[in-house]
Order: sequence, then structure tokens, then C-alpha cells
Amino acid sequence: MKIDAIDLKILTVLQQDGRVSNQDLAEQVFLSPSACLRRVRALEESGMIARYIALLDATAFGLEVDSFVQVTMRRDVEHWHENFTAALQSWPEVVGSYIITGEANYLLRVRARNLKHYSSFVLEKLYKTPGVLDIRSNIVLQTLKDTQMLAPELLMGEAGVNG
Amino acid sequence: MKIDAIDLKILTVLQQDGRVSNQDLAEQVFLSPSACLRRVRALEESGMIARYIALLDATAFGLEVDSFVQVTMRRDVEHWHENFTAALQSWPEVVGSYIITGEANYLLRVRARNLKHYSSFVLEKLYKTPGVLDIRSNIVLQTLKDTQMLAPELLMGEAGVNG
DNA sequence: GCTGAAAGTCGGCACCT
DNA sequence: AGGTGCCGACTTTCAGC
Repeated sequence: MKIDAIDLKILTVLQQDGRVSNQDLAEQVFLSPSACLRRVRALEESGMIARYIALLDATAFGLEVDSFVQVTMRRDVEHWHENFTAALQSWPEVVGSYIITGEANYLLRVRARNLKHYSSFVLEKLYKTPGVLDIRSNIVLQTLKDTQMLAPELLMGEAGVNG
Repeated sequence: MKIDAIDLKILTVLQQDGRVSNQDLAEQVFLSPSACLRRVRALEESGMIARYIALLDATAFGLEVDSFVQVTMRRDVEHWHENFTAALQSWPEVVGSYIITGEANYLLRVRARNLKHYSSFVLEKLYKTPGVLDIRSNIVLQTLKDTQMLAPELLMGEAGVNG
């Protein structure tokens, strides 16, 4: 599927305001509502727009701790990867988990209400998972940028941009 | 502001589908549309719901590289933090940046079209920033979980949940 | 604080350019 | 491809419970 400059503009707007009305969106990209809606539907059906979500403010709920945790596994435990992966999905504190290159095997993003909650997560859940050898916690002291935004400059140069 | 079990349900639904219609939402939480809408507006105005966004599928745009980059700075350069922070905001490849505890000073989440693009970002942008001493790239090989979802269990126990 | 109805607005479709 | 117009559905407000 080919996307042009107007599609890029639509994607930019929707990434900033997922609930913008089709009429407003159409105005911003200088299109009629029907033409605009057709493009949005095409972007959704092609999978380029994956989904729409509400973002909550973690601090408003008293979630004080945000962290990145590097996890190293030992390989002498059976089904260590399957067990660990399944556990990750079930733990609400884990909002992201990735297999990465480098010294650790996994990188987790973990949120907790406070340090006590965080501590109990690490000791009672993470460390008790068979195969977990080493855990390195990197607590977030300050968030400078935290966005899901894929800027037009990033999207361009691929997927056949015309305009 | 106090939230109850119905608010938690509303937040859970909206975090999964930010464009759900008020009528559907009202049905799911067993409320009339007008009562439901009033709760949603209250959650928005209190700041608990920060915003609504569209999530794009990075792979659909050919963004092959996802990574976490640990950056260590030297302190003998003037305004190193201010300069670096400003640069981070302007680089589209950087979708997240955090000051963390541990060995590195910053953790960045960086997205790029391919390894060539990634390499040029690290060499031409990151390394050329005054004060950058060491860079450790952790390329994401597999994404097991990547969500912004704050589960009800996480939100509970704070903000005075009643029901 | 919830319900129900009324009014304004929007999304979705058919049709034309 | 994009634009116009119409109809049904939805959002939103307000009176009443």
C-alpha cells in the first residue's frame, strides 16, 4: 500500500489525538470528511493504524516507581523461556518485555506503586521464577520523553511516500 | 478524587479501545450513556485519563530496528545535560528517554528503519553530541509485551477505590 | 448520582464529478 | 481518486426522579 503526504499528516494528527472527530481531521488535512474517512479506514484496514487507546497518567494513580530491569537467565532449567514468558504476561507490573542483545537476556519495564511494592515484585515474583540468575534494576529518576509517536520523518523513505 | 469499581472498568475498556462509543462503553459497565459520559469527562478533567492516541504498527512502515541505548556522559563539558535533553526532543528516532539509576546516565529507546539508519543515528547524532562518553546498544530481538496498559490491580489500593 | 427524552452533531453510504 | 447530500446513529444537555 502506498501512502502520500496527506496520509502522513493524518497519521501525525491521530497519533496526537486519537479521538479527533473525522470532520476536524478532514479540515486539518484540507480534505472533505468523506475522503478523509476513506483514507483513515484504509490505514486501519492495512494495519498501519494498529489501534486506539487511552493513556492514563500513572502519577495520578500514585504509581511512583517506573523502572527498567535487566534479567539474566541460567540455561540449565527446563522450559525456562516458556515459563518466564508466560509469567511476564500475567504480571500487571510488567508493561513491557523484550529480548535484547547485550549482557542481559531480557529487558523489562516495570511499574509499581512504591518501593515496597517494587521490592516485593522483584523478590516474590521475579526472583522466584525458575531460571532467573541475575537482576539489575534501573529505576527511572526522570522521564524526559515517553511517546509512542512515530514521526513523519521516521515513516518517510519507506512504504512508498509520494508527496 | 475517588474512583470506584465502575471507573476502573471504564479505564480498563478505554485503555484497550480508545475509540469505543459512549453507548458501547455504557453497556459494558452497565450504566446509562449519560451517566457513563459524565464519569468519563470527570476522569479526563481530573487528569487520570491523560489523552487518547492512535498506535501505529512500526513494522508496517518498515521500521525494523527497535533498541534500548544506555548513554554515559562525561561531566567536564558545560551544559551537557541541557544540550543533550534538547537534542533528544528533536530527534525523531528517540521515542523515549529516561534518567536512570545504575551505571549509565540515560536510557533511550530508539527506533530506526534499518541497521544502516540506526548506525548513522548513533555515529552522526548521538556520538557527536558534546559530553557523550559511552554508548551501549541493546537491540530488541523480540518483543514479548509492549503495552501502555495500567491494569486495575496496579491502579487499585491507591486513589481511594471503594468498590 | 442516575434516567430519559430532546436537540444538535457526526459518521457512513450512495451517488456524482 | 475527491466532493455533495442525505439518513441513521451517536453525543450531549437538561429536566425530573
